[in-house]
Amino acid sequence: MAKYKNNCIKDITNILKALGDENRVRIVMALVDKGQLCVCQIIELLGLAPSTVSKHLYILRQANLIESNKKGRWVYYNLAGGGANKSVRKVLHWLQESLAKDAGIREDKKLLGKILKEDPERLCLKMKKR
Amino acid sequence: MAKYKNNCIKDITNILKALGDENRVRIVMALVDKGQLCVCQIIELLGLAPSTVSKHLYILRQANLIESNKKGRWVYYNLAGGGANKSVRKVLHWLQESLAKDAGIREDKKLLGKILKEDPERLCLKMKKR
DNA sequence: TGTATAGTTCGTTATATGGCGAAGTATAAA
DNA sequence: TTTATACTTCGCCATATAACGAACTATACA
Repeated sequence: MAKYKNNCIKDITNILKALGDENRVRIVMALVDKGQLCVCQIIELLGLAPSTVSKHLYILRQANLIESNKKGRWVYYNLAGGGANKSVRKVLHWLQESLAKDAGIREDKKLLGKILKEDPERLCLKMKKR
Repeated sequence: MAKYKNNCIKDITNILKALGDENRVRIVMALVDKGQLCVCQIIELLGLAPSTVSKHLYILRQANLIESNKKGRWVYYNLAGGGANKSVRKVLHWLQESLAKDAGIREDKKLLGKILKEDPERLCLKMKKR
């Protein structure tokens, strides 16, 4: 399973680089809020091209901050769970605490509420039109 | 004094970007270890050009992670102290915890021990030769 | 089958970043 | 007041990164 070697500076800076981007932080905070989101919902939230969002998700995954699971045509992402190492869990907690009152993140939460109410089929079609 | 407004995502990503570089993390960890260092000692530790180190220090200072105070010709840097906001203090603590056992950081500590024993005058002359 | 859809990967472009040396600034020493 | 020293700022270059659209992959549905 997970390899429990010591954190090295490379891993740590990788985590920090992954989180050093506003859009990726928004993704992480959306997952903190909703637990799990499919890619098209994240695309809708950020208003970026699918390929761009996919790359952001890849970077977060490389840093072990998030995980994905595929269900049919949809891919769902969630925060790294119990398997995540201590540093990852702690930095996610730090982010959460630091941005709890952030105005932009609050707006994202509201927007996410609307997005989750929408029909997923229609949502993905909307994405297609970009 | 310090303005106590809410953290915004901009500030937070700024902190994360500042720490998303190995050399800057090494600087921070050196300051964790020794409390205070002058620029020429940091230059010696990293083995980079003075101008490069100066820029790294500037970036860390912009993110409110470190502070400087000038004494004569020498400029000393230390970690942001009591004036630092909660997020900064916490992320510094996280870094410290995450890298406590890192091999490279341990090497830096040893090297720093030697650097601090050296005559500061001679150290800065050595720097000049680069 | 074949066609549509949800994501990903690839190639390109514009901008950001890390590195350096040269020039500039401020303090100390001669 | 001149010279040296300890940094910093500036201008440059090479590489990294974020964004996009086009092409590709995998699954579902007709």
